Amino acid sequence: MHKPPPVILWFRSDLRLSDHPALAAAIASGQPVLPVYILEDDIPWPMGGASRWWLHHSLTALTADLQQRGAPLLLRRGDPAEILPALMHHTGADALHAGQVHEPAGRNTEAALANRLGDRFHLHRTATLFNLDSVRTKTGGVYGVYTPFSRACRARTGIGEPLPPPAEIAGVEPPQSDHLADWDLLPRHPDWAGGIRTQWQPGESNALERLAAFLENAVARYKTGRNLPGEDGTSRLSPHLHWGELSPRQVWHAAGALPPGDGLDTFLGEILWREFAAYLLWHQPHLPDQPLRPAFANLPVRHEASELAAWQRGQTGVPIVDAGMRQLWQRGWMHNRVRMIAASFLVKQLLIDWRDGERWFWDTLVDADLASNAASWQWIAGCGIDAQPFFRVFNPVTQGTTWDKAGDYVRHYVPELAALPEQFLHAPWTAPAAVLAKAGVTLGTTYPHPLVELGPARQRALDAYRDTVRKDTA
DNA sequence: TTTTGAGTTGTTCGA
DNA sequence: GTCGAACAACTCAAA
Repeated sequence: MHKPPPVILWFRSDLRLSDHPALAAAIASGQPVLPVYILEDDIPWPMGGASRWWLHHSLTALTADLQQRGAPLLLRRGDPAEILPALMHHTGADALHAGQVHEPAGRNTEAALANRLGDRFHLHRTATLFNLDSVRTKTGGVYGVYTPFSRACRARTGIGEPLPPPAEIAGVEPPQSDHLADWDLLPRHPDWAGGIRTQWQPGESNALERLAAFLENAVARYKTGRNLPGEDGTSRLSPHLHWGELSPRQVWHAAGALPPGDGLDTFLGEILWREFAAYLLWHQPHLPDQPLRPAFANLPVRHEASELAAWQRGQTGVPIVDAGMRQLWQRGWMHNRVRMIAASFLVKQLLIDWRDGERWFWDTLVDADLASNAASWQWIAGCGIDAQPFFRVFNPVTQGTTWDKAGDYVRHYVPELAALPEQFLHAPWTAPAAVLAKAGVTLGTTYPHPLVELGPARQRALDAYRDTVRKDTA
């Protein structure tokens, strides 16, 4: 009896079994399926530490889910453009199915594979709602502003029903696989992931549970709740979406089944922001490395390593900023509102290059996503494509008192200030000596003096930005 | 082609 | 305490 040749299913940013068009196509071929994941090290923007932690656990979950259905996951390390053709040759596989990505390095790999494999290579859309090439202005241009982009997306129909997960997958006896443990993705010496473990459960089943819990409990309050860092008002779906443990289509579909409302609408807008970031990276591959507005290459940024280090460690002396940066370091995640405040502080108040912040977030976030991270940093720095008034400088004290009024968030992550009364918590340098003493705070000893005076630093940023823009138009 | 309205997330100042 | 205006000028997207 002649055995049919296998097909290879290459898992990339889509570590799931449900709503996986590439997997579905591989199964639909009627041939045995060999699932593969390839760890790539030698690329620009190699995975950061928090991402590696997540990947380890996500692959563990995927391995178990695949094993249960009869198709063990093969692990390899290196350049997919070399490994996959060799694997096809070795196993006799006659087709390769994979999800398409929007990162430049991944696209180069796709081009190399297409070159080698021709029509044996099949790409499917697994990571975005839409074909990123197909969203166009009336005149066929590329959107550069979020709102019209989002309107165009919302006006579209045909997002379609998510695909169910396969009940079983006809596998093959896989070639020798790498051992996940040998990839050394988990931190040791020291194991800094303790705080991450308490917060996050990677894997498809956990992702689906998180989605269901969010839609049931929090989405109705999302419009306001998402801005309060002391509360659990965000979806916390970002890492699951980044790794593709669930698809944006599954999210869109599940949300669409709910009664309409402000919260739901705001949430869908966030899903479209994710889409917009992917879209920008697709059309502007330099997004992570170069300001989209060329004039900003001339912004006189300050190269102050000690200030950057203080920001990274949560020792700027500005409580809401430090709380955010410590949350990031401890938990691998920062609340979105605080990301804006902390990022704005770095690029405006400290006038440090946005790419320094981008790199730090890239290394420390479990949801580190090349497109979203780059687009968001460019947005906050004012050099992105979605033009903002350059005088929009977040005041961390105002922001703190607005969004963390009672101070729960700051008290949690900056415990050395916990005993300060509400009215001074977000600006301890304004507290009378007696109040500081009573709270056990000694500025410069138990907690730093602020790195900069907010007022003059704001003015410095405004001047620098104004000069940069004017020189551009002059 | 030209025109027009609008642009995620803000802050400060002065009435 | 609250509210509206000012903060610049540009670019985008559609009419």
